[in-house]
Order: sequence, then C-alpha cells, then structure tokens
Amino acid sequence: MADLASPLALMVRKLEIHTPLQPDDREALLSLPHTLKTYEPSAYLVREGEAPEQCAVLLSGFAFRQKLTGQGMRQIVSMHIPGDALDFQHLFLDIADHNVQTLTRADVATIPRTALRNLARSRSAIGNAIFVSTLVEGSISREWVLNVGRRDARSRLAHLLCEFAVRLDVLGLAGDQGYELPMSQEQLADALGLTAVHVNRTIKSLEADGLITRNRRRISFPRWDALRDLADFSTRYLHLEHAR
Amino acid sequence: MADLASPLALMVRKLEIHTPLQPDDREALLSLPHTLKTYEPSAYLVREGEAPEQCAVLLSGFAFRQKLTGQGMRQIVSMHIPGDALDFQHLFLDIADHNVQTLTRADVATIPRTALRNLARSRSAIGNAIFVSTLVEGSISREWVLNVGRRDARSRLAHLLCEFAVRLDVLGLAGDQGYELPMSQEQLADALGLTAVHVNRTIKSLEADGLITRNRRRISFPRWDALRDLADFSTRYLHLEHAR
DNA sequence: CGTTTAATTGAAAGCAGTCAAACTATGTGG
DNA sequence: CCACATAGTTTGACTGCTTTCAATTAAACG
Repeated sequence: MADLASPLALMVRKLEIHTPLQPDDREALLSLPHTLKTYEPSAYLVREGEAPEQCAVLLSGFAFRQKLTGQGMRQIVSMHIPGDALDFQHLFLDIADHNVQTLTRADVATIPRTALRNLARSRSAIGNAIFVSTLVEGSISREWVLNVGRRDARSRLAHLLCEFAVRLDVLGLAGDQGYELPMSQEQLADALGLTAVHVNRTIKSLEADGLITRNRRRISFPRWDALRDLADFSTRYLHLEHAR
Repeated sequence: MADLASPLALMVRKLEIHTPLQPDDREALLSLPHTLKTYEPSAYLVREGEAPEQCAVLLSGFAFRQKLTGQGMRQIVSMHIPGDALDFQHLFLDIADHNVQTLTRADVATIPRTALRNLARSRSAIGNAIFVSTLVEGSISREWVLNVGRRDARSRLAHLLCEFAVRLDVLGLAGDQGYELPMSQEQLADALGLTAVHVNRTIKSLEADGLITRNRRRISFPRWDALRDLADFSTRYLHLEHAR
C-alpha cells in the first residue's frame, strides 16, 4: 500500500487502531514535516527538566520512559514499540517530567512540536486521535501501578511479557514463535521494580514451569493461556476494542 | 467572587492552574448542564467495564481510582481532591478500565458526556485545558509507578503525604497545620502497595522520628524539609509552573 | 453501652534484596 | 584464530524488609 511509503505510516496505523481517520486526515499526518535519525541503544530522546521542541516518533526499534529516584534507582515507567509517538505530552506541557531513552538501535522521526500541534487543532479527528492515544497510555500506566504494587515477581514478569506480546501482535510485529525481547534482565528489573538477580531467578522459574521458552533473547509461549492466567492479564486496559 | 456561585467554579479554577482561560471560556464551562448529588463513602462513581455517559466532577470530599487483581487484591492508582474531574477519560474512551470510588462523603456534579465533549471541540482553549489536565494525571501516574516500584515503605508513605499536601495547598485546601488525611490505613496500604499492618508501623516510625504529628486523622508536618527529603519529593511532576 | 470498624502490637515466616563470584556470550585487536 | 576485554547471565549464601497470622486496644456509631 502507498501509505507504507511514508516513514510515519506506522504511527498513523497505530493511531487508527483507536480512532478511525478520514483519508485527508491521514494524508495530513503523513505529510507532516519531519527529519529522520538513527539512535544508538540507550540514547536519550528526552531528558527530564528540558523543554522539547520536537515530537519524536519511533519508526523501528524500542524505547522506554524512565525516572530516577534521588538515590539513583531507576524505574522504567513505560515501554514503546515501533509506531509509538514519544512526545505527545510535550505538545501541551513545556517541561519534561521524565526521561525517554532508546532501548535498541532505533530509527526516529522528529516532527516540530508546533506543526503537530497546529494539525491537532485544525483537524479535530487528529486532535482526538492524539488525545485517545494519550488516554490509552494513561490506562497502561495505571495497570503498571497495579502490576508493581500488587503482583508478585512471577505474575509481574508474566504480565509484562503478555503486554509486550499483545502490543506487538496488534501491529503484526510479533511472530507466531513469540518475539525478540529487547530488554536485558537489568532493564526488566527496572521495569518491574525488582532486582536483576531476582528477575533472573523468576525467568528461570517460568521456564522451569514450561510457561516460556528462551533462545538467546527470543521468547516464546508454549502455554499462552497458562501464562495469561498467571499474569492475571486481560487486554481491556489496552483499549483494543476497535482494533483490526 | 461571582465564580464561586457555580458548583463548577472549583473545577474551572483547577483547570486554570495549568491553562489560562478567557472569560467566555470560563463562562461556557460554568454554565455546562449538570446535576448535583451527594455520595456516601465508598460509593462507586465508575465501574470497570461500564460505559459512562456522564462526567463526574468532585465538588467536595475525596475520591480515588482503583483496580483489582484477579485474586481480589486492590491497588489505588490515584487520589482525587475537590475540583478534580473524574471522567475526562470517558469523553473519548468508551469502556472504563478502572473503578472510581468516593473516599469520603462527597458532593459530585454530573455533566453529560456529550455536552462536555462538544464544548471541548468547539472551544479549543477548553479542549486544551482538558488535555493538559489529563497529561498531568499521566505524569502523576508515572511518579506513582516510581514510588511503588523503587522506594521503601517510609519514603513511599512520605511521598504520598507530600503529594497530598501540595495538591491541597495549591487549591488553598490545606491549612498551615497540615490537613485531615481522609484515608484509613488500609486505604493507604492499597495506595502504596503495602499491607495495612506495615503502613501502621511505618506511620509510627515517621512519627517517632518527628517527621509527622498526628491527632486522629489530622496530620501535620513539623519538619517539612526533612520529610520532603526522605520522600525524595519534588513538585516537578505536578506541573505547577503556572500556578498562582 | 453494645457493636462494629479501625488502629496497634508481637512473633514468625517468606519473598525479594544484597553481596560476591563464576560463567557465557560477544566483540576487538593483534 | 587466539588473547583479552566487556557486558550480560547465572548461581550460592546470607540478610532484611515486608507479609502473615493472631490477638489486643482504641475509636466510631446507632
């Protein structure tokens, strides 16, 4: 399809999962001015305290949002996959309240904040789509509070794996054979509020129970239903009711 | 001031903390159709899985958002104070992904979803204000993930107390002598990802260190700076840069 | 007052953290 | 192709924060 010609096509497709767009809206998004850049793993895209003038969109690779405590402990507060916009926040908030980093090498499109903001204002369907996308991120964040606050290590890890699997699958980025989990065990620990050592033990425990299989960082799910049950995972909070 | 004549005045004031509004926008908000109702403590305002047709605004009293695990453990994912709108989510998402409950007896104004949505669409300043308000809630949610994921019980509790104090103070609802904390220790536990027993011990530990003083549920802060330091608390994530 | 709910305390158990070391994979330069 | 460096994974032993279970005390309520 012609859409795939534009680097922003995946972002548009992702927005349309929650909010259908008319062809002219789609066109307007696809023809937003933008520059392309490839970042190395762990590169900072946004730093807490700064005032981003650009809106970064992830085209390939993975990224995450992260906050640090005063003593330097890190908490990853969300994960991002290709197609995710990483800066919708900063269309309307000036100062970044968290850091955004690449997880892997990543291709990123950078859109001037004002161009996107004007588009959101002039075309209400686009404004809606951006708003809804932000709301879904908020819902995911609430689920993370629940996950970190009330589930034990096994369920917590299983939940993260399920979320990742479903989010990738919705965009057709997960194979039938599971997916390549791009996170080190230390990064998993920071996302789960655990230590790397305990993540290691927890992974091996899931593996021992036959709930996951690993080969390098490729993970597959021989007993998806059992993993979903252990994770206490439901897709409701992802708001996929209009997907497909 | 005349504004205070409308029950929605506090909500408007709260929106204006982040987004200044013109008089006509303010008028439009204040004259939104709405009904008033008083709820008892623990009353459900929104239930997960339902499709709210109304937008609830808290006029007096307190409320919280909450999710349950499959095994019935509860996690409070956000706290709400007078002036907070509890349903901006549902202007654009159909299905509720969490529960909303009153904490105390509370006066609530209920605005038809469509009326508010139309206003948000027709007046871009109001749409902005609602968006920004949602973004700030997202920021608070990220801070909660950090709080629950990476701080120990003492800092975690201290952080919650600091957040509450500042949010109340911004609206002029906290006295110099601290404030009436409307939560039971069990509710605190559910907000912090701890057990009620441990919350009790942690409160007493802060008290023993002279960081807080209690009288019934009234809490005051004789050594605010020390508490803030222990809590690792900064107001940045509340995005109050335009307040006052 | 009697009843119920919330707060408090003690003792014991457990999940996860800490510390330290060994092992594996990957990559680089000679 | 091997020696070496680096980053990530794995394992063991021990510690400790938080939970669990149970019982007591205090406060709130009709």
